Amino acid sequence: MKYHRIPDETVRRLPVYLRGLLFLSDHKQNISSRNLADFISVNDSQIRKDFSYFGAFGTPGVGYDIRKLIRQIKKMLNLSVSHKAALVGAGNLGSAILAYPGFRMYGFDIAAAFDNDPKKIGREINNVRIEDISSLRTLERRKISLAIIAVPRDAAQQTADALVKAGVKGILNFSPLRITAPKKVKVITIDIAMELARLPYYI
Amino acid sequence: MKYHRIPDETVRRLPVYLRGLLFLSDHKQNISSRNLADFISVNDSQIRKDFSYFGAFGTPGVGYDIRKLIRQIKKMLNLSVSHKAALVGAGNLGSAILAYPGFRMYGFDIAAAFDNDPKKIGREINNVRIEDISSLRTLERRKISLAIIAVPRDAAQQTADALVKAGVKGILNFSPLRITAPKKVKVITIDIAMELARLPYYI
DNA sequence: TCGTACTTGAGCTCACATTCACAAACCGGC
DNA sequence: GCCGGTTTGTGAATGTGAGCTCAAGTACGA
Ligand SMILES: NC(=O)c1ccc[n+]([C@@H]2O[C@H](COP(=O)([O-])OP(=O)(O)OC[C@H]3O[C@@H](n4cnc5c(N)ncnc54)[C@H](O)[C@@H]3O)[C@@H](O)[C@H]2O)c1
Ligand SMILES: NC(=O)c1ccc[n+]([C@@H]2O[C@H](COP(=O)([O-])OP(=O)(O)OC[C@H]3O[C@@H](n4cnc5c(N)ncnc54)[C@H](O)[C@@H]3O)[C@@H](O)[C@H]2O)c1
Repeated sequence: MKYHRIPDETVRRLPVYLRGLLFLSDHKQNISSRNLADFISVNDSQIRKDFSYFGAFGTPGVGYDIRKLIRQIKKMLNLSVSHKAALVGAGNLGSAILAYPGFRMYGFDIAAAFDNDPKKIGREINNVRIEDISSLRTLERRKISLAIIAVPRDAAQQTADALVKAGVKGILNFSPLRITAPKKVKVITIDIAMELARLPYYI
Repeated sequence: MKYHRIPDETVRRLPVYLRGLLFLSDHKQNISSRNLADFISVNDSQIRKDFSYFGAFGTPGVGYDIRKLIRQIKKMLNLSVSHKAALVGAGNLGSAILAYPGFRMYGFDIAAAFDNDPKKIGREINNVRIEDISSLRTLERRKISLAIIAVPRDAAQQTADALVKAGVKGILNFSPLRITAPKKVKVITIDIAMELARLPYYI
């Protein structure tokens, strides 16, 4: 094992591996890169290379210990501990996200939700009470360092600024706007319409 | 101008340029690659190279004619004509997508919605009536060749198969499953939880 | 103990993507 | 018509990732 910076593309694939391995861990104990590759449709040497970035622990002739691998990937992704996240903007998309149980699989807990619409404040979705946006600053005290932005485009930047001020370290942004934030804060943007816009090119 | 295959990475950036340019077209007539680069945070020679793949039409000393550029990018992305899309799965996420007006910007029209839940069939969201999933085969006749999958994971593959059979050529998939489809059908998957899972790595 | 079948880990090569650097093109003013 | 200031378009250089290959490690049965 050598010290390597992990390539971004590998970081992008790690959650894919993790999801597949979590599924497989119910059925098997070991798996070869070849079998895993077939299961999630990637190249097998790609997998071995990715794993090699954070240490070699496969056994030649046998493969990888699935549970050990899961632990290792979680550790690399910093998912060994559960993370709390806050949702800002409990509109159409925000409500869907609040209702979605699939984040638990990776150890996420959407522990708070905020909106600025008095009609929505106080309502509960999936056991999370929607709070007034002015309470954002409680996030630090509540040890919530991730946030999901689902407010309209024009409110996105100011929301991001407020989140940064509240000590948030990572933002998942659904608004179709390039949000600027200090370098120490990581922003990942999912622009759904833009993905759709890519589709006609291929047909 | 020479004949080039357009790299995938460029295709991924074209909608970004398009969005920025649509915004800028309200304010200016021309823009240099440098200014556009600042606006959307990419490298300026990247932009020039990307544009060069589909023909040179900038003016040295002046920059690019924004409206011409928009036309050209739309043409490359096959967005010059408006596209109809169908939504399958009018649950939490699907309803949010149906209600979202932002797809029009790229010329998309969500013209149909399907579900298999009798309670949902017949309801209307944003002037689109939810139809029974068994009517999927009408898509071809209605000239709908794009689809958005927002059904639960376990129904995703069968939904995709049915869509392919109904003549759909491109699929935007929200289920956390790697869908397999014939090569002639392009599938783009957005796995929201997976994007979130990537966030803690960077913090 | 040995042979066979299997699998890892890593070096290597090829392909693709990004960035640099600069000649050539253009504008506007004088 | 020419000059100074800009900006394009593109080859060349650099950076990054994907996939092939194979020596070496392991399991297991004979
Ligand atoms: N719904 C979709 O399918 C979809 C698709 C692509 C992108 N998006 C983007 O996601 C975001 C949300 O979309 P949506 O459909 O849920 O919109 P929405 O209008 O349904 O919800 C927005 C919510 O944000 C709240 N809000 C507005 N300003 C706020 C502020 N300053 N602080 C806190 N809360 C505020 C509103 O009260 C509302 O509840 C938008 O930026 C949209 O562009 C949505
Ligand atoms: N809601 C989110 O924030 C979110 C986040 C990430 C991923 N996803 C994924 O998006 C998909 C939809 O999520 P959701 O939260 O809207 O779920 P949901 O349960 O609210 O909606 C699913 C809808 O699909 C319909 N359906 C089920 N089987 C069907 C079939 N065979 N044919 C047609 N319709 C069928 C159901 O009646 C329901 O209306 C899921 O795959 C989920 O994993 C959702």
